[in-house]
Amino acid sequence: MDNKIKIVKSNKSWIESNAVEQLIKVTNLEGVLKGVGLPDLHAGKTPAGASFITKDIIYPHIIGNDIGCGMGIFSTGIKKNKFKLDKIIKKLDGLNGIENISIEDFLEKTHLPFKEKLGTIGGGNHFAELQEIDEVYDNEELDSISMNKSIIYLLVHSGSRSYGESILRKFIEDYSCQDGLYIGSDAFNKYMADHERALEFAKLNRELIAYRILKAIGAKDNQKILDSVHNGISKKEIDSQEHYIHRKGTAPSDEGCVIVAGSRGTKSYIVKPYENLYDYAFSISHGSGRKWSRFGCKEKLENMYSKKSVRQNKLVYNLIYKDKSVVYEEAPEAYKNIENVIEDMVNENMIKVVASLNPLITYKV
DNA sequence: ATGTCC
Repeated sequence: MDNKIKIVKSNKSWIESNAVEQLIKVTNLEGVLKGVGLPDLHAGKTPAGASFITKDIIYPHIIGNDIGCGMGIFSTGIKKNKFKLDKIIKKLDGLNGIENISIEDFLEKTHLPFKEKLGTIGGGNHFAELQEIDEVYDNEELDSISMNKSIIYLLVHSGSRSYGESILRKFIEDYSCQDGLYIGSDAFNKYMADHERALEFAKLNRELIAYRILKAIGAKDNQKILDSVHNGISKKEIDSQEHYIHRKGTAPSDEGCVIVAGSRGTKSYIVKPYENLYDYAFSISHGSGRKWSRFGCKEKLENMYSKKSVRQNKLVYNLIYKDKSVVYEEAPEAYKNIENVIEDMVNENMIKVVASLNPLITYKV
């Protein structure tokens, strides 16, 4: 295999051949210097769990529609021993959707388009989840990001909703952007300006989702601890030259601590990436990646378990949802093993583990 | 992924 391509995996982590083929195809596009598949690599329209370094050109289609998608972690200020699980579930379940909590004051201040989508989680793998710290592996790092074992935290995974979608669609129609945009061209400048606003939208979206949930549960605090984008393009100076890192479902390794999310039935991890990971396109896994495609999840799970146990498996968690299909499509079994993903990255000297978190309540649409 | 597709 070409040394332009790297796949991070051990014998334990299985990667479908289709995803590897997609990784090779994208890496062979003009101007791509490096293509990296992380342990959660899986197939999509373009490979997910993959990063690419380019020079002189960018490819919007690698990023796809959800420009700016990422994860934010917020402090609830609620002490673990004061957290009444049943009461919080009732509060969230009784809302009939977090959209009922007004964010008018915030919306008045913003000039972003698709305002009506701000503060909404969206579908697919997006969620908000209350978590408790399970194990601390590095007290010093945990302190440095102001996290505390006795506090309950909120993890929000969402993106730019219809706004990012509209940007991608416009570029496919107007610029045939599958062919890439040359640095400095009008199309490039326009895309990067839109991309920047989509990042702003997605970040604000995560903050407003957190505001709504924290308000709903009567949280005392609303402090953002970490926020990282795992779908986007960032400029990076490498050897005094301008390069572009394309991340599709991968978190940055050069912005400090990152949350690596498990599925709703497994732990999540706070990790600290090591610096200068050029060989890994300055990226780490953002989560545990799909093992099963959405199609067929329901049948597989119904063959494995009773209906009741589909909802209540593995760790103690509680799921609040509107659409029944998420129970199957986002089941922990449909995802790769997060511990293997973490272990693979530790073995490659990409990260050190700071802490693990257990899911308490998962909120989905 | 998406007020999508049925």
